[in-house]
Amino acid sequence: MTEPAPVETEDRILEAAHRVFLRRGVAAARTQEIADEAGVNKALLHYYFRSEGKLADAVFLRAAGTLFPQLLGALASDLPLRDKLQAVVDAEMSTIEANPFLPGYILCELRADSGRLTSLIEDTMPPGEMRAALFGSLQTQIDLEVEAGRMRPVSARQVMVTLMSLLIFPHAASHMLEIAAGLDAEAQADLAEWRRASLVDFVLRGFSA
Amino acid sequence: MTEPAPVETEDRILEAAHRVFLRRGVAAARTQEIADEAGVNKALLHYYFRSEGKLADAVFLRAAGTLFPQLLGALASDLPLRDKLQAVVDAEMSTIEANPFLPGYILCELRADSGRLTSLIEDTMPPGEMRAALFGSLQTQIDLEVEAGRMRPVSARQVMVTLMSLLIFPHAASHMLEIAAGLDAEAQADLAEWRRASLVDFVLRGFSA
DNA sequence: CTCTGGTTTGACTGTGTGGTTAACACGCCC
DNA sequence: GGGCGTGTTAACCACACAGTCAAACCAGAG
Repeated sequence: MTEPAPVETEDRILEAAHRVFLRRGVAAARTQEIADEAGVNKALLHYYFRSEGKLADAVFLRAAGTLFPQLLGALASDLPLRDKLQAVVDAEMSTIEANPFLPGYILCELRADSGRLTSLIEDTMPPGEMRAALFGSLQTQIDLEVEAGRMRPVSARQVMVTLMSLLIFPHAASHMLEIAAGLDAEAQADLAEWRRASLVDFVLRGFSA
Repeated sequence: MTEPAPVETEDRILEAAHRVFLRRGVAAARTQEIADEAGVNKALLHYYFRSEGKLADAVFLRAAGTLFPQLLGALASDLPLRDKLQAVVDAEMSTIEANPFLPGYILCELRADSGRLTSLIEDTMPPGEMRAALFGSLQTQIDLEVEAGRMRPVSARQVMVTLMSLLIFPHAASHMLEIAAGLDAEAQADLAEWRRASLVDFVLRGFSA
């Protein structure tokens, strides 16, 4: 009835799995590598999590559970339009900074998925109605700007997709951009800094009337 | 010394592999599935391509070989700034339309890659100097606008990254967007249409002085 | 000191899968 | 018709890998 390091061990495995899955992708990850990275025997993975799949699910949930809620939280804040969008940018960028591989991981896992992860993720997210309400409130703010003649008519979803594209893609595709556009790490950091400071302005200007 | 259907078969395999790799990802693809999809025996894959890895390389090269050159071609066109960017948009969108999975595939494969694909891709691309020249010429055009007070100072790379983000991400992350923002296929098609018609304007407005 | 129950491990197993091989099919040329 | 080279196949092999199991470990309780 002792617990020398049970929770600790479980967490070590989770974090090791997190790192391995994020850098290799689930399909290419090997349980042995995860065990090595956690400094434990391979059998322990099955002791704590029943199978590799369940472990992958746990990791994915933990990852998605930090990404989406933070984003929706920013969206739920009771702020004027510009500040709200800036909150979204800040939330996303701090998440990325803490976990650079995460967006690319979620993107890639979700890409080839055929519904399994989809239902998983639904559980950790606020219900659909709430998400709809968030978009609705954003839409109201936008519509006010439109009526005031400061913005052209545009859907809240489009604004969010635009924002997400510009926030996530440059990270997820950093390797690709390095090849195609010759962007080295320094140049990418510069762009990231620009995004933090000026992205909201850029987008609002783009949608301005 | 006969060739009943040699080239034809090789192409069938390539195309089958293309489809399977694109929808599953290389790591999760099984040779048997490729063989089935091509309607041939599994051993034939090894007859025409030495190994699964080589086959994956061939597929990747074919895929990347249609994506990047078309893009750089548009960039190389001798057009005024706005039209050149529109040419980039058109090139990218027609590629995507013909092969919706392609950007996501390249993105995800390149993400976990540790240099192997990088060197592969270098071979099918115009040499670095030429790419630099393309960006240089774009930069010149931008600088002219800046001097004329119509644009704020911005690097050609940043403009291209912005454009690529908004072109590729919504497709690559379509599944994710469907979950997070409730974007169904129709809404995504609407956004795609908007991109074709208005993306260049949007970006130029965003970077306007 | 021993019993007990959760924890950890080395050694094992079954199987899915990439790759090989030996035989076969078939057209072509002498 | 009989070699001959290319294309194609079924059967097979080796192995990497997820998953299992019984034994060992270790701490606290009695």
